[in-house]
Amino acid sequence: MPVRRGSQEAGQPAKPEHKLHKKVAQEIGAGILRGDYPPGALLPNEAEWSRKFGVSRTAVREAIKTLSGKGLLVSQPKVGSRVEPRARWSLLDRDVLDWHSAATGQRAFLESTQEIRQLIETGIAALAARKRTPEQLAELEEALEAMRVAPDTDSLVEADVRYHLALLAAANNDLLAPFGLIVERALAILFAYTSRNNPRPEIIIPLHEAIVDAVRAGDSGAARDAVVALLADTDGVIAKGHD
Amino acid sequence: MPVRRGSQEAGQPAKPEHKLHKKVAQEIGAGILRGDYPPGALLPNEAEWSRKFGVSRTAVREAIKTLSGKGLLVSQPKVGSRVEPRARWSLLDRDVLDWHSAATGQRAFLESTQEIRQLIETGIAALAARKRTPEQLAELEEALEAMRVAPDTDSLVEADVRYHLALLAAANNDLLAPFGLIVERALAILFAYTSRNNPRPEIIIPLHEAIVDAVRAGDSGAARDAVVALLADTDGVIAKGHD
DNA sequence: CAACGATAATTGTGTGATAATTGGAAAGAG
DNA sequence: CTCTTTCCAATTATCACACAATTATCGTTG
Repeated sequence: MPVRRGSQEAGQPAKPEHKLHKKVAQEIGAGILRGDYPPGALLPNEAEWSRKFGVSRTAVREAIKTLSGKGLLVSQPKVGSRVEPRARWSLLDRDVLDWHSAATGQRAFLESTQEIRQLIETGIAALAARKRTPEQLAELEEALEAMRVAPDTDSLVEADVRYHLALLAAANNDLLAPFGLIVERALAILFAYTSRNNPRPEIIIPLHEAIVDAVRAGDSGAARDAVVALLADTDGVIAKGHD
Repeated sequence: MPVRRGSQEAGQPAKPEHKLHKKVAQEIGAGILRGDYPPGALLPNEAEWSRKFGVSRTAVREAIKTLSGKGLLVSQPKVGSRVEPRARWSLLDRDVLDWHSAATGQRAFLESTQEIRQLIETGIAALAARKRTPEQLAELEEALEAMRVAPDTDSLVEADVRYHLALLAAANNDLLAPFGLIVERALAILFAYTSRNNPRPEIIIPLHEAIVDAVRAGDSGAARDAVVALLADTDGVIAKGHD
């Protein structure tokens, strides 16, 4: 019976967002990262999600499959879906990292990422100095130039992200790619966090230049030092941040 | 006695894997990592997978949602599912990393992981020396003791993995957790790779002890150096490996 | 030739039914 | 009373089918 049913007839018409299952996954995933459902907890069953979100069980199931693929939960017949221990979560997944950063305070997230960047980005720069191709160096220089001529803050941030991703690519190691997510997220939050401060291009551009110079010269030690200097400045910005 | 019914009646008893959609995801995901479907390529449509695997379209769709969640592909009505560029893949996802390591040669994968371990695990040890709790130190010591008394190679490998995960946990940074996957996988492959060599516990245990000593003393510099020494030995093993 | 509109291929969502799995209740044995 | 076995029921897993939404493709027309 083709009854006209009311998925979204009873509410905001301003939500023509497709990908229902994606929205459902978003809701549930963010809830898990937020701690609404701690590891080991049993989630509501599919029928209940279905009622709660006003979508079919199909959409709920596809959302749950997505989350299960990210290691956030496991499903079992008769028992339901249970949240997995944090160690199983794919934190370096784009969605999961977004939910994580939203659930953590900005300040805490930035401190956490700075620690990682000091571990990894120094090594990345050293690798890049040794293994970069001419094309990768050109990419890096181009991103730096874009930072120099950026007319506004948004352009600067975009070029900055591109710069760090180019550095990452120049390290020529596939397994490092996921760390790019951290840099993207960290820079985005950092600039939002310090938006009332000026972007201080006159400070950060020379710091970025020093890295490029070292990479160009193939001096891995200098590249490492230059990244340390850049991150030290970033640490300072975070420490002075308003929170 | 309930009737034994034939999920696994044919062959290996070590395959109690049901989860049809998981098997389908496995097949498609491994194919993508293997390069059967390069980035940008259009995958067969859902109906075709359904026929090819002899499963319903529902199962195929759930598999595709899993892969889509891992960033391997995107789906669009009328066009189909397209493989995403490698940079979008969640390589530090358990499944994806497995497919990746299976598709890459053992030797190449080990060299890739060693590079990363030199970047990250040194930093992890340094962090652990500064931030470990007494409980985390105890975990680390316990894993080391298990390595000492391991009666066979399997036990040694298991304790070795536990040791490195304990070190990782002692660094006290959530975002580093996914890195544990690399260590797990690398050690498993490493020991398989060098199985005809003896495990040489008399060599590696002192190297592991040195790390614990430095972490216990809170000496981050010494911890870093000790990890460098351990990884240098591992490099040697890989270099001498039969390939 | 360019713009437009109809068509069709493909994924997205919904519905209902049945199978498989298994925790827990009920029944039975000692 | 305690332990074991049997059975029930809740929940996910899979299936089949229908229809909606999206949009590339191609033919039509001005």
